[in-house]
This record gives sequence, C-alpha cells and structure tokens, in this order.
Amino acid sequence: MSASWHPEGAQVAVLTTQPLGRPFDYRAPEGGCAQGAFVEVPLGPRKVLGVVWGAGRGEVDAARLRSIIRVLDVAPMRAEMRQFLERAAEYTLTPLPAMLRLATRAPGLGDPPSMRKVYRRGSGTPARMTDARRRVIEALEEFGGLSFTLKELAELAGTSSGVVKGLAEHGAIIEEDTPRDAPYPRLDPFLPGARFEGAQAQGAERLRAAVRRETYGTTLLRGVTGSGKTEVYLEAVAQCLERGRQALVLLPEIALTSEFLTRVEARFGARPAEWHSGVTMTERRRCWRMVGAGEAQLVVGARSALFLPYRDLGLIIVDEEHDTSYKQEDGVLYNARDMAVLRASFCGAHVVLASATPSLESWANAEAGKYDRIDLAARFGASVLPRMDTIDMRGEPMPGAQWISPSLAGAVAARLEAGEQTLLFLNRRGYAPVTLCRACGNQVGCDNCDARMVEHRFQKRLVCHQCGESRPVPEACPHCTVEGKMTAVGPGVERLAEEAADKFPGARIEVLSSDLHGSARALKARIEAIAQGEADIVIGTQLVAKGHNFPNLTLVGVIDADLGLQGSDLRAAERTFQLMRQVAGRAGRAEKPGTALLQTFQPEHPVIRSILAGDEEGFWRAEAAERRQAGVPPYGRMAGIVLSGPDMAALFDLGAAMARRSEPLQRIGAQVFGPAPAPIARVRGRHRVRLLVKAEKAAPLQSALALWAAQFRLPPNARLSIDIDPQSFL
DNA sequence: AGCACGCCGACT
DNA sequence: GTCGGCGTGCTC
Repeated sequence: MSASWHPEGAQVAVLTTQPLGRPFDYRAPEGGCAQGAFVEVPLGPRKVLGVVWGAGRGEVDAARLRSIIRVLDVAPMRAEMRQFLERAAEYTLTPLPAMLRLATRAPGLGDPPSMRKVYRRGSGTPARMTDARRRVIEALEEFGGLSFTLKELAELAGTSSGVVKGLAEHGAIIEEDTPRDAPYPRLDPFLPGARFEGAQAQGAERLRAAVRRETYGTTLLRGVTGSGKTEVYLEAVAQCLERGRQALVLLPEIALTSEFLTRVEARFGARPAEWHSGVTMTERRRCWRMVGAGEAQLVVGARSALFLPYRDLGLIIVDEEHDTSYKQEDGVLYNARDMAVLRASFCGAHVVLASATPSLESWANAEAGKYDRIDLAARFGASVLPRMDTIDMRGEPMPGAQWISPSLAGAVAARLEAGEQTLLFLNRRGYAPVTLCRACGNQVGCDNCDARMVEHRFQKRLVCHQCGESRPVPEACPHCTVEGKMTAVGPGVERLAEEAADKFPGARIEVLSSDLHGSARALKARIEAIAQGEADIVIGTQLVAKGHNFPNLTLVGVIDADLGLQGSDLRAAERTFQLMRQVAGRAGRAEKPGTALLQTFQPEHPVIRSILAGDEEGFWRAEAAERRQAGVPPYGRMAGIVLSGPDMAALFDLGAAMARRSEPLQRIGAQVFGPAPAPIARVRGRHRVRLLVKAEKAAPLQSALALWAAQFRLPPNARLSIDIDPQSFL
C-alpha cells in the first residue's frame, strides 16, 4: 500500500471525472494532500474535479507537471471505495472516470461548508414591544432553546422577516451562523423492535449474528408478503447501528420509500437519510457530506446510494432484490444487487437480499452455498396465500374489444356485493398499445424510434414509451391521409377501466399507473386512500405489484397472465412467475382470505402450473435445470453489445466484422450471435444493432471482450456499449 | 468531456 | 480570398 500522505510538491496521480482513461500526474499542493483527497486540478484551460488515486507514475516531464489547485473540504475517499470503483469498472467494462463520476454526484462538492443564519431567544427585551415582536418571542419561548431560520421564524410568528431582523438588532433574539448541513437526528437501535416468534425470531437472530461478525457475507432472506420480512431485516439494521457502523437499505422504487421511512421512524425513533432522484439538491448535499462524516447512521435510497462515501458501512439490505429496476439500463450499465455484494466484500459488510420471489441468480447462489438463506413463512393470522385459479380463455365467450371474461366478471360482481375490493392487473400503461388505420392498415409508430405509439386517452395523446415523444391522436391517418379511420387496438389499463365502468356501473374505479400521478407523493396519497377503501375496483400496472398493502382487497384478476411468457427472453418465465406471485400476494392481506384468478390461453404452461401449485422450489429447480442445460445465466455468462449510430448500414457492417473477427472470444470458448437489430432498432433517431456473447461461467469474459472490442474502429458518431449480464435478451 | 488545430466547400 | 463544417488529437 502506498503512503497515505503526499507532502507538498510530491508527484501524485489524480483520477479526474474526465474521460481520460487513466490518472494524470500532478504536484501535491501547498500543505500536501491525503491519499484519496478530493481535489481541483487544472486540465488544459479548465479546472476539473478529481481524486488523489496514488503516487505519481513519473512518466511525464517534470517541467510539464502542474499543481493541484486546492483540496476540497470533504473527507478523502477511502481505499476500500477506490478499490470498489476499480473492480466495478473492470467488471462492467466501464471506464474508471465514468465510475468515479457516480461517486462524485453530489451537488456543491467544491463549496466550502456553507453556513446559514439561524435565530434563537436572547436575554434582552426590546425597548418598544409590539404585537408582532411579542409573537416572535413567544414562538421562540414555546420551543425552548431551538433555533429557526429567518423564514421559519417569521412564518411561525405570522409576521414579516423585518420584525425578526429588528429584534435581532436589539439583542432580544440572537442571530447565529450554523453549518447548512445539519446532522441527522440520531436513530436509537435500542428501542424495542417487533415481537417475533419462531422462524422470525430465529431469522432475526441469525441476521444479527451475521452483522456482528463484521466480515463480508450475504444472506438471502425469503419472505412472502405478511411474513414480517421488513421487521426482521430491521433487526439487522439495529445490530449494525448498535455496533456504530452505517447501514444502507436499497429500495427499487421511490414510491416505496415514504412508507418505509415511516416504518424506520417507528422502529428507531427518527427518520434516516434519504438518497434518490426525488431528493432536493440541498438534501443530497447534506446526505453526501453526512454519510462521509459518518454522521448518517442509515441511508435509504435508490441504487446510486451504493456510491456514497460511507465511513464505515456494515450492512447493505437490497429489498425486493429480484426487481429489474436494480439494473441500470443507460449510462453506466450495472446491477445494483451485484454491486452491493461487491461493495460489501471490500468493506466487510453483510448483505441481505430480501424478496418474496428471489431472482434465479440469488436462489442458485444460496443453493450453491455461497449465500446463507433464511425462509420466513407467513405469520399465523397475518395472511394466507390466496386461492389461485386459472380462467381458460379458450372457453370464454369474448366479444371484440373486451378483456374481462364472464367468469372474472362474475367474481368481481360477487366482491362488489360483499363490499370488498378487486384488483384487475394488466401490465400495459395507457389506453391502447396500438393505433391502427382501418383504411390502409398502418400502425402509428414513433418518428424517432421503431416503437409503436401508445394511446393515452387521459392526456388525449399518443406517447412513445421508448423516448417519451408524444403528439395528439391524429384524425387522419399519417400514412394514407384518410380521415376518421384510426382505431385503438388492444387493451391498456385506461381502456380496461372503461370496460369495467361499463360492466360494473356504480362501482368506484381507480386506475393506478405510473404516468397518471404527477408525483410520487400524489401516487402514495392515492394508494393510501384506496387502502382506506376509497375504491371498489383498482386497475393497475406493475406498480401495484410492489409491496403495497390493501387489507380489504380479496380478489385479484390477472387480465393477461400470458404476457411475458412468449418470446425468447430467457428470463420471461422467471419474471412472469415473480410478477404473478406478487400480484397474487396482494389478495387477502388481513383476515379475509383472497382469490387470484389468472386469465390465460395456456393453463397447462409450466409457469402457470407452478404458480397455481404454489410450488416455488419446484419452479426454480425446473427453471434452473433448463438454464444449466442451455448454458445461460446463472450457469453461464452473457454480454450484450449494442452498436448505435445514425447510419444503420455502417453499424451492420461493423457488427458483421466483429462477429467475423472474434478470435479473442474464441480463445476463451465464447460464442458470438448477431448482428441483429436491437430490441428497439431505433431510439431517438439512432439506429441500434446488437450482438450477444455467451461464455462459460468460469471464462474470463471481460478481458476477452475488451481485447475484442479494441480491434475495431467505430464509424463516425457511432457508439459501442457493452452490457455484462444483460437483463433483456431480445 | 471540452477545446484547438486543420483541411476542404460556398459566401461577403 | 475567408467563414465554418466536424474529424483528430490533446489535456499531467
């Protein structure tokens, strides 16, 4: 290990966030700098952010060396973090500077720790007491010794800020500077936790013991909804906090954080730090700095929270670990679940992968003994898995443009009668997935992408779900210009709501879809209202499958259980299985047992049958056997290569050349498939061509890919991106 | 990533 | 004759 301090004038290697590929040498500034220090360095005519990565390499002329401009006022990056970034860059074939950028995504990193003015009660009394002045003083006295900002205090007292300032001049109240980044309230791990019995108690103790070891390890925590999974892993968090180490809880959806924060507050007496895209700049800055100072005990956040500068991270929980949104699909391509394991291995932290329906990867790792596994059964009296049944759509008389079968409609009517709630699940946003011209047969597509435009009748627009482009629903066909022949084809949740309103007049129907609610907050409010009984029929997409609790919901109707079974996506069966299990888990959470009805055209399909049988181990074993046979993940390795650019022919030529000249891959026994048009062959005006590489589990895939890709020169404006362990394969 | 350098087409 | 297109290369 190199020295941890570089004296003034020493040559140091600085890694910047600029895409330079490797660190550049600089001279340590006046006063020297620590290894890992965040610094500002000159680069050409600019000043850029960097981190002192190590001793200088001394390859560059001493005369050309420039000095570090200044050391930023934040804790130096720890060695384990630098190692983590290096390994993560290697694993994902991401240039190290891009990886570093993830770790420096904090607003105002370069700012001095700024101060703000706060006001508290002083000893003096103003010579002239007015009503407004009295209200200010009373407000301060009411809250004891607390301080407030100018705005808060003025609001509290119902006066203008001028009154407060005036009082400050008289010494009746005192103006002080305090750091802008206030520390978080302390969480108390010794507050009483949930009461556990049996498997829950044992599981909690096993997690506590794992955290106490303070070494790397991973536990797969399997628990169906209502099994107390969250309470159990909060015990691991408690143990971690008791030891004075920091904990991180990753959640897949911002919409889930608010409910989770409430549970944390109930358990530990205060709210933890929050890190995700919905958090304000000021809050992020506070979070980043407090995490680095070791002042934030617990962070709840999205995948990017993995790149915060923890001082002593002892535990990472990945909740709903199977969730596909843990895979970052643009920019740096990484899977937060895998990166969590990597991060933990460098800092001696324990990882808990929690899910009701684990990914096959995690299941296989537990089977292989790499992960510990804890299974939680549903608590007695809490909830039971719903009764599940299929509706064979081949036997249902279905008029055109309708998707609720008579059998399902009958079941819904019975729930309405009983005053209970129904969820109709359809994983398709909008009104109709296809808009067709009955005159010429043209389907309206996006101008920039090869995706079809989805009608959103609520907004009265056609929307491209790929690039977000939208336009009004056309009167005339954009292709043949015939008017009045545009027809909606197929169902989306909005259209399903229309059908439900028609079939069940008088029922209160609510659509839950990510695009219908402005903010996460608004959505959460709606979900709460529904849980309180404000709707009879809930119609929802994927969104409703994720951990919300509807106690009065006793029927789940899955409109199209076959969606996702078809196609050659190797994870389609797994994802359908998880989704159906989760949706079915919505039914009958409290005392009322629920029923789940799956509309399907292939009731004999193995996935549908394992769902019905409730035989999860059986499903995984069968799926694992098939994947092992095919040599695909998790029993083989894959990488996706996407070439994108304006000229499709040039991309195909390059793709073909890459497939031809694949010696580095052949040497490790890997196969190349393609080139083929990528799943969506055109996005935002750029064409996309894709190749797939398949290798054996033990093959050194990354290094071979790097060698291989380096052989080729890209056509102008083209980009090549490599996705290790891709989620989608089509 | 920026930014300069540099080499070929249509403008005051 | 120059303005400006963006291809190429450099930044310690």
